[in-house]
Amino acid sequence: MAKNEMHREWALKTRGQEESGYLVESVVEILDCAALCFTEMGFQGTSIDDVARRLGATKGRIYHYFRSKTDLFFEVHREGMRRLMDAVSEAMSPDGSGREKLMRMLEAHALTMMQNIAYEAVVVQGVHMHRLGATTPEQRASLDELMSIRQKFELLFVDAFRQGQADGSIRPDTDVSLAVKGMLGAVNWMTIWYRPRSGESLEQQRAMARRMAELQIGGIAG
Amino acid sequence: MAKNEMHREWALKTRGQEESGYLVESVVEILDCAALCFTEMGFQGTSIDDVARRLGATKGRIYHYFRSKTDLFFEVHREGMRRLMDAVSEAMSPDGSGREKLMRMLEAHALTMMQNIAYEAVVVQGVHMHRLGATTPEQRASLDELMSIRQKFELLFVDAFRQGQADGSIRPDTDVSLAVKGMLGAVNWMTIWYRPRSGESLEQQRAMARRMAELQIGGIAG
DNA sequence: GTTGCAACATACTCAGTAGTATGCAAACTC
DNA sequence: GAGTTTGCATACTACTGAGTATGTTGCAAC
Repeated sequence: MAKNEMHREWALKTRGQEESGYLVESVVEILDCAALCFTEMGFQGTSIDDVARRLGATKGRIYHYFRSKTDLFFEVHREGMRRLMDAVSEAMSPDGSGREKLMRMLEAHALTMMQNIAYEAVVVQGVHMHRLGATTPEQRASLDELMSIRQKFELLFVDAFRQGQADGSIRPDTDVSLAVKGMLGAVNWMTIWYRPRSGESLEQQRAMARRMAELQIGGIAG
Repeated sequence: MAKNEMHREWALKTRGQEESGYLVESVVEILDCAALCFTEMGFQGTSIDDVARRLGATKGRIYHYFRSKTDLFFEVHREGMRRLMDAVSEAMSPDGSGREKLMRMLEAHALTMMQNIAYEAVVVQGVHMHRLGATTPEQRASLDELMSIRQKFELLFVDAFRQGQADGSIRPDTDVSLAVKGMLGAVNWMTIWYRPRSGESLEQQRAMARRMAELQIGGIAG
């Protein structure tokens, strides 16, 4: 197996085809540490040696699985997007009005952010990097792929919004794109200020995610 | 005058005491270019030579006015915060209900972001950097100062929010901190997706800022 | 039991970059 | 108009950090 395909292989496995359990572990550890480093120090601020040190290993281990630092960043980003997509897709069951559906999606989004802060902070950073110089053609290709996924993600919310406008549960006079960007912004911003408090229960997290979603849907007027 | 005080001197001047018009110009140019570079490539991704190249000059010019790259970044950040503070403070006139006041503040915030994208994107980055390793003690001190200003800034919104709860214009049952963080997140996120379209009129900008504020205050329910 | 390969570690290269030391023309001072 | 300072440019240093080349060890297959 070509080393640059090793992680992609792993990604496919975790989607439910096979199990290996050893190679996988090592790659997941690298991704976890990388996510933490990128979150705390940014892409440019993180050196491969930083990630290796956090792993208790050396560069060799990382370059054995990933072709470049950019590649590593992209894989973290991809994994973060996958978790987001999975959570939001699951919340998209067609029960209730468009507004209720949108609310469930927002809540799922927020909760996923809270439970995967490191990965999702990298996702947010990646959006930042969009304009940035991803110099090599392959990097540009990877980035374009990720941005295309991100675009689809945003479209899910736009669609739910429109559905809500159609069924009358959402005000029809609103700029859909602006509204969605605002809502997603509020949730994405959580990567900045939210950090799980030790001993925080799942119920507390759910409650916060729900309140955040409610605020975006219902506003604050008394 | 010590070179490290030169820009601070300039900052004081612009607050309305004196005019110089020559030295000032050069420093402002540097800050403008630095803001653009930091916005496009991030703090770590920007080299002093990048900024100099954009200026059509060399490092010498930059290091003549700023002691370090970090210093330069902080001054851009400081200027961005100043513009934000000025705009929001002006919108804080005590007319109307707390909700109306909060709405005006949000609108002013959004409009300032749109009209100073480069500087405000740096401000947002700076918030990111908070956890990051600002290694030297003086850098840490500068960063702490900026974060303290940022804290005050957020408090302005919290106060208006509470005032609105007191006068009944805002729902009393809401977690103030969460609500404010959500609203500010929605507006801050504009640094990611908003770029002025050529030929965009001031009125169009105002309209967008107002709609963004309305969405955060009134929600989307139909 | 040895051949082969996976999974790393070690040791190195080399380009980029923050910061400094110095040069130098023009402006300002007296 | 001689000296001093300002406002930069040029030339250099010292170091970091991405990527590579080359071990080394253990397991697996035959």
